[in-house]
Amino acid sequence: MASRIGIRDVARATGLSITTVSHALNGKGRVSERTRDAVRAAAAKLGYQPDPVAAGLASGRVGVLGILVEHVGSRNWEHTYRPYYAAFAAGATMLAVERDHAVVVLPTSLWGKVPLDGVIVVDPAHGDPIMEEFGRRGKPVVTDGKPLDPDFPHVFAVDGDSAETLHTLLGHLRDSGADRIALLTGTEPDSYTLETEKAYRAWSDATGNPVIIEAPRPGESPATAAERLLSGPDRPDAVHGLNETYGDALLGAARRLGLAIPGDLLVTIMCETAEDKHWDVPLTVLSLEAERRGAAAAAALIDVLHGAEPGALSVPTRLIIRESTAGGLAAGRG
Amino acid sequence: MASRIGIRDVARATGLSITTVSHALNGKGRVSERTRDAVRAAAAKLGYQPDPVAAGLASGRVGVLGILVEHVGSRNWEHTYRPYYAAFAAGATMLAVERDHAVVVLPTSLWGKVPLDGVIVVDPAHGDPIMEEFGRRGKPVVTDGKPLDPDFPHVFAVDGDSAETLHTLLGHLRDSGADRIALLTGTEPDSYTLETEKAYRAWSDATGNPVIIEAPRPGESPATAAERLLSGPDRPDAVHGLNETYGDALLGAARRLGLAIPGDLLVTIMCETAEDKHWDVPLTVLSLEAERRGAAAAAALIDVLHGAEPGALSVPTRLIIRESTAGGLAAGRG
DNA sequence: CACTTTTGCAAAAACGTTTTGGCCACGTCA
DNA sequence: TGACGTGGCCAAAACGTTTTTGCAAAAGTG
Repeated sequence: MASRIGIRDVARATGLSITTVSHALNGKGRVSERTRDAVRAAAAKLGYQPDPVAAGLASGRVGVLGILVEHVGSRNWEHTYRPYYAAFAAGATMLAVERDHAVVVLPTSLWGKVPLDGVIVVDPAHGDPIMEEFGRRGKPVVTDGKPLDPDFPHVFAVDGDSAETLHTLLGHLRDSGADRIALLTGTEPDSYTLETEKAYRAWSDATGNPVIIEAPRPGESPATAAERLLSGPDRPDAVHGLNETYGDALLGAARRLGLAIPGDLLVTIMCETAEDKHWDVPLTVLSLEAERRGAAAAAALIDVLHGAEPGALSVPTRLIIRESTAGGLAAGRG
Repeated sequence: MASRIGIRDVARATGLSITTVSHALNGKGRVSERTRDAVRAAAAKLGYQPDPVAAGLASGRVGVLGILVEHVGSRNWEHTYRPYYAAFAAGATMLAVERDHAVVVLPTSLWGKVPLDGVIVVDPAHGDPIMEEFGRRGKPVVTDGKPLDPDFPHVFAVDGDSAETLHTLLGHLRDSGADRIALLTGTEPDSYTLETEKAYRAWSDATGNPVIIEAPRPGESPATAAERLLSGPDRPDAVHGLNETYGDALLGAARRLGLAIPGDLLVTIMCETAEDKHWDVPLTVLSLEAERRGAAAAAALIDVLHGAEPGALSVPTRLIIRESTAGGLAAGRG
């Protein structure tokens, strides 16, 4: 019955113009303190809240950031991307909320249909039309991952140093006594997989470590691949797995083959959920710090929206050394 | 330079009015097929996409649903609410996207500031002002959990049958040989905790099971509470834990006390992440089906927005029987 | 006292769509 | 032939704010 209360109602109630009401409530124009209080009181009494859509149209800002996820629905989204992405989104959301912005998760099918001030693209593809389109609309974009080729002035990127940290990790394995360090990787040619492989090869070339790369063959499970990797005569004495899935696979295979961790085999993985997971053996992990990256991306986006230069765009990767490598290999292995 | 392309530009390019362009693109008014095609072609060539905010203001719909989370930041959000909530949000998001809606996650501080068509309230409090406020704005609300006292015509609720299923679960424990079935519960008086306790008491009264309820005392950890529960002379032979945290606590305590599961003790919990977790023993779980509830809530909300009656509002709770109870107790205990 | 500057407020112009109401031309039917 | 529907289009009115511009009156300045 009582239809929606608008700014007009507040204006009428106070005997002022809607201009003054808007100014008073937003702290914008020149309004006397007396008047401001009166407006606030009236607005409170009437239960007035500005319509966000109308305010958005007029001001050009709706207070919503989008997170665009590329890989949703791809074959191994569930195990490979989702943990990283969920942590990233959580970090972005929490920071955004602190700074009075909401976050909406978007599949590619929906951008453009939803009111947004700017967008975070999680695994940006080269030549993605969204970059140009958002540029045309004057809306900033932050990507999670390396910057893209056409150097748009409104596109910023947060990034880490996963290659360097992977080198540190491999060095740690070598220091712990391993001299046949393998990589158990995935089958999708996404950017993180490729980068990891590249960094592994580079480090191996530089240090004389034999290059042992295993991956599931078509139709094969990670568990089978892990078992193959660990059952040869010249089996590796340390393995880095690309993600949680391969962590499970490696632990299972080691158990079945009677290999003790870390006595017979060192195991490490890349993983964002180290704290939540209950592994048989606490695993040494390489964390991309997804949550912090999400927060950094959101912070950068909000900075740009406020006309400031974006703050820290680099989030260091973190190495968490735990039981699966901490003790080092048992001495004197054959 | 080339400023944003608006509907006017399309109108100018085709020599038509903006009315006709709008009608043609939205399939609304009476427009000849020739004209419609011409408009579509011009729009595509110019790369025109309607501004979602302006469209939202004019049409009253922005294609965004909110999920309002009450408990964020409360003391045991992380372990108790987050798993349930994350699954709920994922389910809601996926369904919403299928039906061309985005989902935005909101803390209570932000509702009203964000453009929304409707909202899902996850653990509704009695007398929450949001119900009334959204009603005043003509926006529908769906709650996850039992309906609220004032019967608003625009408020719908999805619900389950957790009490019934808990009874089934307790029956299963008894059938597996347990005759001292305990409940390890939490300290927060939220609705799920209270309901679980009530259902447990009711079942115990009805079946003659002794009422054994344990909970962490102030400042105490779940692990300690579990250990106390399991170490008395008249210890229970089966325990139902309120959530994942208590699952961890029970398994740890059992291990320390040398109790075999399920040989000496049956363990069950309420849990939404049964598939992801790696327990020492696969646990029999009561799942509230958070993901499906999220989907049901989103579907109902979208139905109402389209002027239809909401579809299925009830999502059955699911009982997943696994190793921690499947074998039954070892015969001839104490 | 003549003058600028500041203060407090309001009228009106955006913002970019969707929607409403209407106009005209062209048939159809009695 | 006149009344009446109907298909195709358009002008203008929403939608509910924010922002720009303007204009008196009050306050400061020499």
